[in-house]
Amino acid sequence: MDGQTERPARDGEDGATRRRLPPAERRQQIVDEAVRFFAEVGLEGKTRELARRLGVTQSLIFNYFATKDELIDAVYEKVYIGRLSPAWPERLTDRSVPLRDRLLAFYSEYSALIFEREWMRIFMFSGLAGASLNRRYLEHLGDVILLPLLAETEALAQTDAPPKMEDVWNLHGGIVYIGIRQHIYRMPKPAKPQEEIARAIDKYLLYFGIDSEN
Amino acid sequence: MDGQTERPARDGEDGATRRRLPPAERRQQIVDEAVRFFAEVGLEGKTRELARRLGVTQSLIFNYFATKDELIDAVYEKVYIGRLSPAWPERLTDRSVPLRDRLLAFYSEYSALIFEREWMRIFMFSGLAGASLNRRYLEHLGDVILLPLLAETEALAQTDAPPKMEDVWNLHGGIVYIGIRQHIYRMPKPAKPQEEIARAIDKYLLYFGIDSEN
DNA sequence: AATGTTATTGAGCAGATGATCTTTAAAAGC
DNA sequence: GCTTTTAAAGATCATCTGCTCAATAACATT
Repeated sequence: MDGQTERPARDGEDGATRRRLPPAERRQQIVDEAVRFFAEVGLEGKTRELARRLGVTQSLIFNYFATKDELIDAVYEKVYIGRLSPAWPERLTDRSVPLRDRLLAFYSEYSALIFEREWMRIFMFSGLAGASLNRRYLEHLGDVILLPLLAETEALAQTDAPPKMEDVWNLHGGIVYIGIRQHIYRMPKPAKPQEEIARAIDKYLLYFGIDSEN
Repeated sequence: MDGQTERPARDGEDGATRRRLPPAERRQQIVDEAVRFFAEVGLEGKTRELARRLGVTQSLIFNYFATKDELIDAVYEKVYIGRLSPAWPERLTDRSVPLRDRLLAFYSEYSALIFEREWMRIFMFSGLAGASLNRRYLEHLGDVILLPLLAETEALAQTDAPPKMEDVWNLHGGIVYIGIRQHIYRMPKPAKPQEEIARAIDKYLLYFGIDSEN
């Protein structure tokens, strides 16, 4: 009768739900909930409240993480990891594809990854806290995405005034700001974010006289 | 000898510097330091640390503010107030001036007001905390600045596709992002922010085929 | 079914934290 | 110079918070 569906499943009640998970699984469960929790309330969220949400004692958390900082590092790692795919630099510089299409593809995929409440908020919290991972991420983004993007723009620009790194940051910032409005300020989500991204890209390309066929 | 320059001025030492200010003055001194303090460490900064920075006992703070939340409200008020001058809506819609000039004037003045570490960070902290003042500010900004800006753009746009509110937000976001990079992420300040703002505005106007004379 | 392993609990500690209240002393009035 | 007023300090409280550790009980092995 209860071969697979173990445990009385007495939900809502505390303490009775389930116990004794394999350590790796429990650890992951804690990190997953911590991501949600800290994203919501900030990195100063209390471990007791996190334990309550997990339906677990507070001391259990310290069985898996020596300190709260260590837990926060695990949260950072989980959230930051894989956010910048290593395939993009190459795809962004593939000149057999029109730049507009490359930009559309990149920001379509990238926005799907970052327009996510948990990422947006933890990124902002960690940025405000001056976390080194945050700085490294932005440096990496600049080096590996935006700088190549500048080079691609330069190669195609029809204007006498050359594109500058600030122009790329402006394009990037205008797009990221969509997510900031939605997840940090909790303003309503635009009806068609992809369309707004496309318009931002077209504004950028038009400014440098780059045709959509190039 | 010490007619005006009262007090031994034994600086650096604690407790001896000065005492018994007029209440209004002391209150303001506390709020001023609290703005700096909370902007730096976040709204969860401890009252004891704030008191230490003020060279004053912690209990004194509670002589002027019943609760910490009340102090934070005072900080919000001080920081949010006067950030959106009531003169702008009128100036932004003055069609005797070219739209480009109006935009340049607005964002020149506005950026001078908001590209300020204290404002930027407290705005972000309060936004993350879901403070109602933050939401109201953004609503107000939308109604009183961006919406009129949309109307002005519509009136001059030469394109068949009409300008959308999202375009104005994109312009705004791209500019604000300069300040976010600088003060939230602590990245280096652009060499000439005003120039970058001008370029952002020109990208915007060009996209709608609006000439700089109009 | 009995046993051993160890994930989880429960009780608790030391220091921090917002807030209170009594005491002290700086400045104003006389 | 003495008194009065009240800003500020000092001591302290109740609760919270990260963290520890010994006791318990869930699951695997036999």
